[in-house]
Amino acid sequence: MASTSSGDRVDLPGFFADLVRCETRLYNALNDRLRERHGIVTSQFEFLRFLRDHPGSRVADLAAEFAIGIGATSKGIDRLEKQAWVMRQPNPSDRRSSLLDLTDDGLQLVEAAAATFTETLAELTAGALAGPSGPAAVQLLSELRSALERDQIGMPTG
Amino acid sequence: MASTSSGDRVDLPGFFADLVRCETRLYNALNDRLRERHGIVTSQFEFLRFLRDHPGSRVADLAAEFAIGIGATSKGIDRLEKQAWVMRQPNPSDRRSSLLDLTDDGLQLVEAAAATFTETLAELTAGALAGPSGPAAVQLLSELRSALERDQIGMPTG
DNA sequence: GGGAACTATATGCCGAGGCATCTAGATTAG
DNA sequence: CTAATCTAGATGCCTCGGCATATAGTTCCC
Repeated sequence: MASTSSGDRVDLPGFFADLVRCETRLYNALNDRLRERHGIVTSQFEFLRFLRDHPGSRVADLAAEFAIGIGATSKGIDRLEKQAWVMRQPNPSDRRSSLLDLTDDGLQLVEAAAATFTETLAELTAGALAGPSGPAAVQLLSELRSALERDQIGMPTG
Repeated sequence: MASTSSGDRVDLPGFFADLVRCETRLYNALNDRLRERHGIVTSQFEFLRFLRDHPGSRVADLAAEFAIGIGATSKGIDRLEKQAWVMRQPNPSDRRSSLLDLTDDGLQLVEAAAATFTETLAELTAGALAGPSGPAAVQLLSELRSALERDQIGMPTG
């Protein structure tokens, strides 16, 4: 079913379809595993991991990273805060915003979930990325991402 | 910001992050363009295109293709039918299901939208996929997709 | 051929994100 | 300094998808 690129002209719609289908299935499978083992879903894991790696971020920083709306991000943080995995701290240099940090529980959770995440991903993509063209493909996706971010492509309004 | 794979060991979490970020931003950007020019969003375009290429499909066929729930698919078709772009026809060999087909309006719409879609995608991914490793990366994503589909990874319940 | 078990999908409820709006706080012009 | 403007993010409304359930039709088995 997946598109097969023949020759050296790239079939863009086929590429996009493959991209979206891979993303959907991996996301679904990771959701199942993370929910079952840690009671969170992948989007929450990504929030938590970002805050582990970027402590003191603001809501807007998360929204920019994930290219989702500010409102959605604010609500997502509400939910993590309600579970006591994240804390909003007053921002001394701008009282409109808060600085976000993991609690100790949040840190423990993200470390455990990260193990599940990486392990599951390895299972699921084992064959496909192991081949010789794996690293090149990974590199290319990284460049595409950088280009989209540089040009501010696909940022939502809210 | 995007992960950079160094050496030949692949950074799987980084790869996944890049994959999801590319998908999100491309999807958002395509949504904007398709909505503005044709009054549909990308998910609707994908439904319509699938039905153009696979006339007489059933709801379950769409759900399997897109790895989304049957319920969501049924509701998505409801909306397309309400716009008179798709018709449910009785399935002579199984009266529980319907066969889905584009109307003439639906066919016209999908052809016009396909032009916008491909053109926009070309703009957005121009640089990144044009390089020498482009085709290999496209090929690899296609293989990953095939593997996920073969193993039925990430199929939702409903 | 008449249940029992299975299947396709339609539907209802719920959680989550987009977008518009609101408010408090920050910045700028004069 | 103070009014006008701008910005961060919290909130409400709406749509959409997941999941559970309901219903109608099909298949199996005797």
